[in-house]
Amino acid sequence: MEDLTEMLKGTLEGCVLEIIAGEETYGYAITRRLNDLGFTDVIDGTVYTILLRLERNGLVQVAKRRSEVGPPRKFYTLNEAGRRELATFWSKWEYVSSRIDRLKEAGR
Amino acid sequence: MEDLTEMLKGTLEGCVLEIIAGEETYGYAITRRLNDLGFTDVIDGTVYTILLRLERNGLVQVAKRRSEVGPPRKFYTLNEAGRRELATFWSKWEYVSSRIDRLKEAGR
DNA sequence: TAGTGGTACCCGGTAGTACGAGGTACCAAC
DNA sequence: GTTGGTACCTCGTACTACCGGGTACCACTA
Repeated sequence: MEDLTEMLKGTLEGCVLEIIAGEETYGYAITRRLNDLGFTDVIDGTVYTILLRLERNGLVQVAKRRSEVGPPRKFYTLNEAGRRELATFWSKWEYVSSRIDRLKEAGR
Repeated sequence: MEDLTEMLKGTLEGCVLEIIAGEETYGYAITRRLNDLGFTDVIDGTVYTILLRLERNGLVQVAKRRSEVGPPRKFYTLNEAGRRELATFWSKWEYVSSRIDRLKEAGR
C-alpha cells in the first residue's frame, strides 16, 4: 500500500503512544514495530520527531541506557499525562472512524 | 468532540468524494452534511478548498446553476477518475483503519 | 587497521492539508 | 434598508509526516 502519509497524520503519534504504553521501548524498535504492523514506509526520522514532540509535551519519561550491540538507546515510558493523552486519542479515533465507516456503509 | 483536525487530514477529501458520489451536490450542502455526520467543526472554507482541489485534479465535473433562495450553486459530480480515486481512498482507509484497530485490540 | 554493515540517534528544510478570518454577493422578510 | 440565511472564494497560518543528510557505537573481516 503506497503513500499513506496524509492519512497517517494525526494517528501516527497515537500509535506510538500505544506502542510505548504496551512496553518500555526505544525509537529504533518503535520504527521496526510500525513497519511490522503494516506501516512499511514509516521511517526513523518521522518516529524521532514524534518522540521528541512527546518529550517536549511532557507525555513521556525518558531513560538512556547503553546497549551491547550499538550506541545507547533512549527508552520511553508513558507518564500520567501520556496515559490521558492516549485515552483521548482512542476516543477521538473511535469517534472519527465510526463515522467514516458509517458514511462508507451508507454509500452502497 | 473537539479538535479532530489533525485526524481528519487525508480522510476529509475522501469523505467529500463519497458524498458527491452519493448524489450531485454543492459546497454549502456538503458542509452541512459533514456537520450532520458528526464533523461539527468543519467549516465551509475547508470544504471549498477541497472542492477546488478536486476540480484542479480533474476528479469532478462542475455545473453552475442558479438557486431560488440565494446566489448560484456549483454542483459537483464524480467523473471516472474521481470514482477511481474514491475506490483507492476506501482501500487505503480499510488498510489503515484495520491495522490501527488491531493495534488497539492488542493493547488490552 | 581500514572498511563494511547493522544499530541508534538527531537535524533542517519541504510538501500537503485543515483551519481562521476575513470578503463578496444573492435573496426574502421585517 | 437592514438583517439573516444562503453561497462562494482567498490569503495566511499551524501542524504533521517525509526527505536527505549527518554522527556515532559496535562486531566482523580482508
